[in-house]
Amino acid sequence: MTVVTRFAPSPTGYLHIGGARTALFNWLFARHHQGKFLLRIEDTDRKRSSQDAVEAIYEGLTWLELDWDGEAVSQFSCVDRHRQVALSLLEQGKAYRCYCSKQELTEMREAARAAGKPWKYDGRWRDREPADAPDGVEPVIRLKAPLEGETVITDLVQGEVRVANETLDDMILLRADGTPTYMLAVVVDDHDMAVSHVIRGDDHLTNASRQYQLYVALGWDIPEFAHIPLIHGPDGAKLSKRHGALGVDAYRDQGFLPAAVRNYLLRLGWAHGDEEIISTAQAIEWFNLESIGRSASRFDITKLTNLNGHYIRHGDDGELARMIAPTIADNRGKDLNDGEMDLLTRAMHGLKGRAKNINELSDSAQFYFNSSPLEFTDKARAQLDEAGCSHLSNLTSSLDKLASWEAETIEAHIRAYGDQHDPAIKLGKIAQPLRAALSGSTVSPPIFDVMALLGKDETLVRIKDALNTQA
RNA sequence: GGCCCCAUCGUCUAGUGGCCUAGGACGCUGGCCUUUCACGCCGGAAACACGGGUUCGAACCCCGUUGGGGUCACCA
Repeated sequence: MTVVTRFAPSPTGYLHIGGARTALFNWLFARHHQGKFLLRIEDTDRKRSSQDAVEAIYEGLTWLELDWDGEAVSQFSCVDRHRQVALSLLEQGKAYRCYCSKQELTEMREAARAAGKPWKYDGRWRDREPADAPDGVEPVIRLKAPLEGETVITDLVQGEVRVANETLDDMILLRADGTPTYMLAVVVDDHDMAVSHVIRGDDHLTNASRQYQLYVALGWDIPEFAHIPLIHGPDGAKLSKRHGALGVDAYRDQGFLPAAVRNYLLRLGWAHGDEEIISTAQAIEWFNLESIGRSASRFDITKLTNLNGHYIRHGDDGELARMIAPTIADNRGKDLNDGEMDLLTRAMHGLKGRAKNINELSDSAQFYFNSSPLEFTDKARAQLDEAGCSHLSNLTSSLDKLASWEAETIEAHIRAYGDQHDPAIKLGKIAQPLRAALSGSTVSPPIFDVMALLGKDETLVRIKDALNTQA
């Protein structure tokens, strides 16, 4: 049997981090089994669906590099099929028309609540003659669900889940306006799309029992279910907008790398021994449903940040440079030419170990491309005091005469200058003013590397400009 | 409230009856490295919710309690 999974978000908002993990797990499982990973947009509720949200879902998945097989399916495009299925159930006597109005239902619900009783549709139209139908009420079609017995689902993550059938009511299949409900649509589509494993959030667990009964009524094979625990916010409740958990695009904007997000999401609820850093190839090889935990986990941005730092530190210099080049060009108002692109790439080595996200990386690279005189931070200016400037001016002429402009020779030269000036001097006394003059700040990659990268001319220009600014 | 699910350091987790005086990671923290900041390295504090069973033996199995969560729409 080929494995077919699907990610079926409703386009009512952006792709949330929880949805992203569901998509990841489905994708991983399909790829592990060399099966298919399908995408279906659950847009049967026309009022709540929007094309913007559909686009956001595509973009989010694309950014996460989770590719789906074939075209994304719009559930709404299958309405005729859904309706036909509902009608066939009606013909077979496995479903019936219910003429309760929405208002009637609301009243029943409120009465039940007032009486402190659990609410459940009482099936009053289950066996009633259509002739009794009141005028002016368009009926809904409900499933004639079993009244007794037990529905048992063997969930691949949660294990055996038993629900007494008497607690399940006759769910609506077709609304009064003839459109299918989610319950009908998922079952029909999952069947038609030959989905073998339904991997989705735990919040669907109670739906599974009802859907099970629909499969039975239809005489269809029941797919495997795997309900994965939800992701909670720091307060322990289901992650939602109020936790500030926006779309995955927000994480992109905050400078997170898709690989880091995937790695983090994978480890949230799934583990392979003590492995923490897991490449996507490795994840595909290792991923399984059995190792998914059964309890909910909290979203921890700090750990994601740490992982992101790891992926940046180990990232490819060229790729990182390409990622931040547009921002740097924007900030200085001019695109980077080939030489500058090369400089940026070579600068990555010293920069990437210091950044936790892409935005920090581009901020930290910016100084290489700002034109002198630089703007100085307060701390940098403090380094350019009398003593600092005196070292800088002493250095300018001798630096100019250096035959070779490599980090090592520059360092040797400056250390020699320091020893000569004062054998007890700390290198920092000279390095910090240099750093301030060259980068505008007190934090940068090793300063001799910076000088080498900047080149002799630019280095001397920046030092002189710094001296002039302070004069 | 009914139904359902869950329960190991603050957080993510390893652990499937003896290998556990419970391991890893993030965070916190002491130190080392060091031209700054990071990285890296070494060390530390920090958990089996509680109560009963079962067993020679329980973090692991069973029951209960407590706590947390999910779900109860002509939304998905």
